[in-house]
Amino acid sequence: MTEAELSKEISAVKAAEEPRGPGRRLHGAIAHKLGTDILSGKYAPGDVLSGEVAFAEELQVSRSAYREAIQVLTAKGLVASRPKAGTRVLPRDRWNLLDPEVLGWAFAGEPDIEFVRSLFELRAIVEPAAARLAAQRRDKADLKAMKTALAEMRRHTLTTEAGRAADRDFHAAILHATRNQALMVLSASIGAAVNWTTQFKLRARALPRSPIPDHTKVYDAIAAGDGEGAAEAMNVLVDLALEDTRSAMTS
Amino acid sequence: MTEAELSKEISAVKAAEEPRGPGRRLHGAIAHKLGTDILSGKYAPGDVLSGEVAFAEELQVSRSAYREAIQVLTAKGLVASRPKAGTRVLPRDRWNLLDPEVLGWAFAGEPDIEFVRSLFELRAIVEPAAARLAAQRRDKADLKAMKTALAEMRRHTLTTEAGRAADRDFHAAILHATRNQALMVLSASIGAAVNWTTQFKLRARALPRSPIPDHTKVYDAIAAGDGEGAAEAMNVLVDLALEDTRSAMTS
DNA sequence: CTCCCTATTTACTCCGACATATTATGGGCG
DNA sequence: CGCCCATAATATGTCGGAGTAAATAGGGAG
Repeated sequence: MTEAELSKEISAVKAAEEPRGPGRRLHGAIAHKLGTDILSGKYAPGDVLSGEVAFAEELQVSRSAYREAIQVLTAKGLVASRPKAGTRVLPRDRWNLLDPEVLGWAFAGEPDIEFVRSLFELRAIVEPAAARLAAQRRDKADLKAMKTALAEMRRHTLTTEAGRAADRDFHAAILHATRNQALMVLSASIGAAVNWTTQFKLRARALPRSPIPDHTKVYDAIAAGDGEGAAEAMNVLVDLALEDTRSAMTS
Repeated sequence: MTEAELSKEISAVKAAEEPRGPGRRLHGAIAHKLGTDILSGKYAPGDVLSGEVAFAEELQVSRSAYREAIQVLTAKGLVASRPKAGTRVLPRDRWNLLDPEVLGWAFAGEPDIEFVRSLFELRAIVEPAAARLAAQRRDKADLKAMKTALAEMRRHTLTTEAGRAADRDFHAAILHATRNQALMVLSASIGAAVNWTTQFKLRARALPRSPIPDHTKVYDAIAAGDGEGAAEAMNVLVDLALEDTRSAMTS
């Protein structure tokens, strides 16, 4: 990679800076590049990344920045470094595939169809169960949050950013009502990644989005304390999203 | 390297008399110390870790080693650093609670009861669904792997390390049969953490372990291709484990 | 042919300096 | 008197070099 490419990558990162998000630094950009390269298969498991000095020279960055990037990848289980042996890409089953950043890297390039299917399958397992728990444990504040999110979704459609934000709020309210931290973390990252690709694919092909799924049924079941009904209604929602993506990918 | 060795290494560093520190993965030891401190609540969300130089001096390590440790924590969503603003602990919902290392840190000290309950709940959701998928997709190699693991479990009991290894093999074989990478990663880390604490609690209180759960029913259902049966049998297993832990923790 | 020892390669750690970004402060202007 | 902008202070980010430890490879001795 040339220095021009790198600085372009950096400025691109700076442009996408979020208000509360972690401002990406140089080592962040390097980690992003190496992460996407690994996830895309450019470096296969078992490959050794040429030594520190060589790579740092090639990328025109100091060893410090390169090393800090390697620490990030190591923390996510993508690589492991040993003296003399170099830093090698670990086998896929060691990767932290549920890490939000790793998910982002996986979807940065051409996402593996099988992996996307895996995520949807996991979502289809988790989300209905979350709705069932939410129906059993929600309080008035949770219901109020869902209600306002629903109203927002009706005003805007899912084709606008405001509408999608309301959709995220709705699902986040359900997760919060489960009182389950692990479920919240998992579902939030999966949902974000899945929605991201779905949206990307749909926008790229300009597909007419299927009619707004009936989130109201989910809300009604949760409000009524009907766990089974909530799970079923949520199952329908997930299946709809799956259909959207499947039609967008297989065509 | 065991946890005891790590913390010993840390304390050796903190009380260091000689400037020439130990040579084994110093930043990893620092990350472990800071990680457990954060997970245990010693540093609350919003707290700012006193500056790089101050902390590096306090721990008697160089800025580089401290910074690389911070990169690891940043990669796991525990902290965020900004120039002039310092490094502060992020709110809990930003933490990567499903990261194996973070789970280890959470269970290193006094694990939060509510969090353990969350993990068991998630496990009760995921594992039966995994058994159902395994029943639909397993091939002969999967069944063979499960069979040998079952035989090993019968020879040794769950009180021996060999027996527990066979138990892990059995569950790993089921996960592999699902052909779902995301499920494999998730369930593997949760299972490891949960089994770890369960084992720890049981050993500490010298509780007589309940009779070996009937893994055979799960195997039979999977071999027969009976998804519902496999899910139900696995549900029984998870409930049994939950009972063991509940009785160990509430007493 | 086997085993041990040396030597090289590579990652790990430390250091001191400079660059950059953000916040705080103080002065100028309306 | 109050608001706004420029400047300074401070902590993180980046850099390159030096020295240490460890693991593999190669050569020598038995």
